[in-house]
Amino acid sequence: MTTTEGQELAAWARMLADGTRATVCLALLDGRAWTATELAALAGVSRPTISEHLNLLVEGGLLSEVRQGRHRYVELANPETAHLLESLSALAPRRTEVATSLKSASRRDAFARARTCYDHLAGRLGIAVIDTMTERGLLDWTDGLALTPDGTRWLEELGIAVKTGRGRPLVRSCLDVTERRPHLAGAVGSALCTHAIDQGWVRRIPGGRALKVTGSLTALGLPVGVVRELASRV
Amino acid sequence: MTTTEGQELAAWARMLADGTRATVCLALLDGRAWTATELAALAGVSRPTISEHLNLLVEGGLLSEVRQGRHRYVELANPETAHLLESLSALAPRRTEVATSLKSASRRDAFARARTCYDHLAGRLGIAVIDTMTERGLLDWTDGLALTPDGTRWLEELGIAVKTGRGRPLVRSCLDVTERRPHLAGAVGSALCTHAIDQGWVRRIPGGRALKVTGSLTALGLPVGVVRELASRV
DNA sequence: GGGACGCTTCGGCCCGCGCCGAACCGAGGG
DNA sequence: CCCTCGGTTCGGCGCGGGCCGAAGCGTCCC
Repeated sequence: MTTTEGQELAAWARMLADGTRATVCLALLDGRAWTATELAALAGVSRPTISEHLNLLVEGGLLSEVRQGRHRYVELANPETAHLLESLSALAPRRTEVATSLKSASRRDAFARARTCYDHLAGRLGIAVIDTMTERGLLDWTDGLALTPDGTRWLEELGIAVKTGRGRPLVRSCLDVTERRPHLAGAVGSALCTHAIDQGWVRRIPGGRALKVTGSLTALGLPVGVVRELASRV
Repeated sequence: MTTTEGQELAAWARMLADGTRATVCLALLDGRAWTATELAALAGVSRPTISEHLNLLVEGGLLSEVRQGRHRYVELANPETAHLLESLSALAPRRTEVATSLKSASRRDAFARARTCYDHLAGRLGIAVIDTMTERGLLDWTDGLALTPDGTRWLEELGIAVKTGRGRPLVRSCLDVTERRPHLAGAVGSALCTHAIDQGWVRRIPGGRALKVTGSLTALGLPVGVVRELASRV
């Protein structure tokens, strides 16, 4: 019966069908774990309310949680979910943004320039990374996306340890929402992003997923001109 | 403000957050246009009810409609929506199907064997098509998926006219839900499917998206053994 | 023109659920 | 041990929305 399948899909969609829960999920797209109170403040609801929403999302398998002392940390359950959310937020009717303030314009600019997409790099920065790696023969597109032996060596030289999870692909292409071109995801994409943040090559801009690019990002081997453009002030 | 973005996502999800509407959308994944009354019967609700649901879905941009005389035909608005729905239905919590009847088991088998995915071929049949075309040099994966000159010639020889729409890619890979591997979508995938049905190489099995494969499918150039397996009775 | 038919509009019912404040619980910290 | 603080449970409120039957409207066909 096709109707039960419909009920399942509806049950899943219902998790996102509330403004508060959708806001929470989008915030979690930054790939970090948030506490309940942080999310309550972000979404503008009381703590009891957010608590029940989180129960629902965890129960439904969208989020996973870690309890530490008196804190409850939640994050997206898995990369597949993150990927789907990213696609959804791209397709959801992006109303024509008129009457935009200067502040929101510069925020959007920073977002398009460099940001995280769940746990990897995106925006023009993400595109620059995947293009440079392809040109240098570190990635191979012949039969789907693959990391070449040169690519493995390159990661070792940079001292980047790649955590390969159960069944997670080493490299994966992920459609960039602003660039409409694929950027690098998967275990390598995640490791690169973590490394870049740890080394201070990029810094998170508080309040969103946007990143600030610093000049030392050239350590990744990106063309100097590109890094300069990405790091320039608005 | 990230909250408005959340509201938009929620508004979108709300369209699918009802069992009746979700059932309708999944039925429409067969790529055909349905009338309001057909959908009312399928979903098990009254005609007034389905009418309002369709208004909502059309208004929301998920469905498009064509009025013909006293009939109202609706179909999925575009291939992107179909693709997203396919991904969603794959990720939505597929409860472990225990205690399954013989009838539902054979239905699932037919579904996995050969079916439509929106407007193209899927299941083991879809995989056989994309594999065969790749082996014969009709498709090229070097830089994303592309149709080779040989591929164009092959389509002409078969007498298959490909309708290239505004901005629709000629070929596109689409992840197969049962096979977990990409099959062929895009304008060519659509044309192939239409042609195969028109020629009677495959037939729709009423009540779902599953297809019945006939021996004459060898006209597509698939290995005889594969066609025999796909066409064999259960 | 008249009847059949596909669809829509209207009114009304009722359930689900998102929200909050108040109270409660348990982990830390001095 | 008591206070603070993050989180949860409970009771209750109000609204949104999914459903139907009855009635209405336009199209098609005889």
